Amino acid sequence: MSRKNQTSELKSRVMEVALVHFSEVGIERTNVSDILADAGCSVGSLYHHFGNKEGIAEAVFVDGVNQFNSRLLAALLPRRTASTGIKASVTFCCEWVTDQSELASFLLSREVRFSDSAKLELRAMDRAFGQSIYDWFVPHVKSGALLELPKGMYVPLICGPTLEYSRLWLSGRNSRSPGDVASILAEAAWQSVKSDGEAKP
Amino acid sequence: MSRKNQTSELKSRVMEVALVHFSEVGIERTNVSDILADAGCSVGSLYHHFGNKEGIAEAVFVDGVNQFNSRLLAALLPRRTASTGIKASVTFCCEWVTDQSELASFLLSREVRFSDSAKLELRAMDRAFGQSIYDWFVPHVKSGALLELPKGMYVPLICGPTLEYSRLWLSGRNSRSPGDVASILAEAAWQSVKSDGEAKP
DNA sequence: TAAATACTAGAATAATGTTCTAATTGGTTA
DNA sequence: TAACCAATTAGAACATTATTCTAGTATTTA
Repeated sequence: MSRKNQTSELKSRVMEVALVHFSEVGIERTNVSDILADAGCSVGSLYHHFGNKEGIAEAVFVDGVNQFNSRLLAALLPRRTASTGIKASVTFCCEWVTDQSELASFLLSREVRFSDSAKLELRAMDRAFGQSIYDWFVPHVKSGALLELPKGMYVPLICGPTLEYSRLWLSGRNSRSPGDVASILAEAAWQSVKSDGEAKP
Repeated sequence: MSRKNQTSELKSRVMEVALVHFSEVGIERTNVSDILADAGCSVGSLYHHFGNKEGIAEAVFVDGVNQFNSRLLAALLPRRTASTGIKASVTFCCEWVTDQSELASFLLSREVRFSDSAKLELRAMDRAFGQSIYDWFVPHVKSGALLELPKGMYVPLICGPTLEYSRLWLSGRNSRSPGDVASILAEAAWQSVKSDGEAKP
């Protein structure tokens, strides 16, 4: 096998193993030595590739966010109406969390403290993602289907309840999975951003 | 000064100092020795009172949740209509986060890994809090003012967007504080749980 | 083939959370 | 008041564990 392949295989093996430990007991309580043993990796290699323990967590996080973002866009962008787009996004989100509960748990835990470089990378990803979302939204706001709101509010309004419900479910405090209640969450999200509701008092 | 007072003063000094460090760099990266120095506390005392570093974090967390819960109930319970109750809760939440951003940041970070005993304590608090909320809700659901939903869904629907927005603001990604957008969040929360909206398709 | 580069290895080190024993203090009881 | 006891304080010693460092090995490139 070529070195490139060998290396990237080692890296993903480490990340995979690390995710299991991180989501189980958190970053602080997982020992580097456990990751090394489970991934069959030497100290030197690990620090060569990831810098330090946080570096592993950052890599796993960035990877997870990238996967989530691209799949969400794939669910949203093809939709032609405001209502179907919003509901498809929320539904996708519920299914993703239910499906990939380990990764979701890690991403939602917000345990990672990012280095400056990781912050920059995430910020850039976030900006690009936000722009795609925004571009999809604009026509629906212009047409009057969606409320006109400050730019930073659509995501919290639409995803907030789902993410909060997911956190509760992941921590074992709700028995019904997000997938099970997706339709309720989707409908509620739609109600909160659709236009032509009752006028404010 | 009596020993009791001296002790409780030391404990709250430690917790205060610890919160500053925790919210700044996270639990893992704050050194016990820094807390000791800033609080003027010896190793022995600290471990006598808190058991270990996580114990400090747990104490700060439980304290914060208690404060938040009781104040939220004080904002909600006196309201007589569904609409004013929901909106008052959301508004309170926004103001609390804006006001106590350090504590809010710590509570929302979900960085703490609780010991079994802390889990029990939190679970009990949560149960009592949830029950009070639930008791307030029941009549409004019965009267048809609020949607009838699974028990665990009201909190995510009502608070989710606010908490999510707060996280974004606390991490510096939105310039307008939750307090500034409270009315939007309050209105959206109301729209998502009020009854007699459009029928589901 | 030679040189450079990327990677691996693991012993040694350093940082830091926690334990332990001894001393002290404040409150309680005889 | 004096003696005693429990709660608390102190900080040196310890243990754990992340990280560094030096040396060596493989792979690519010129």
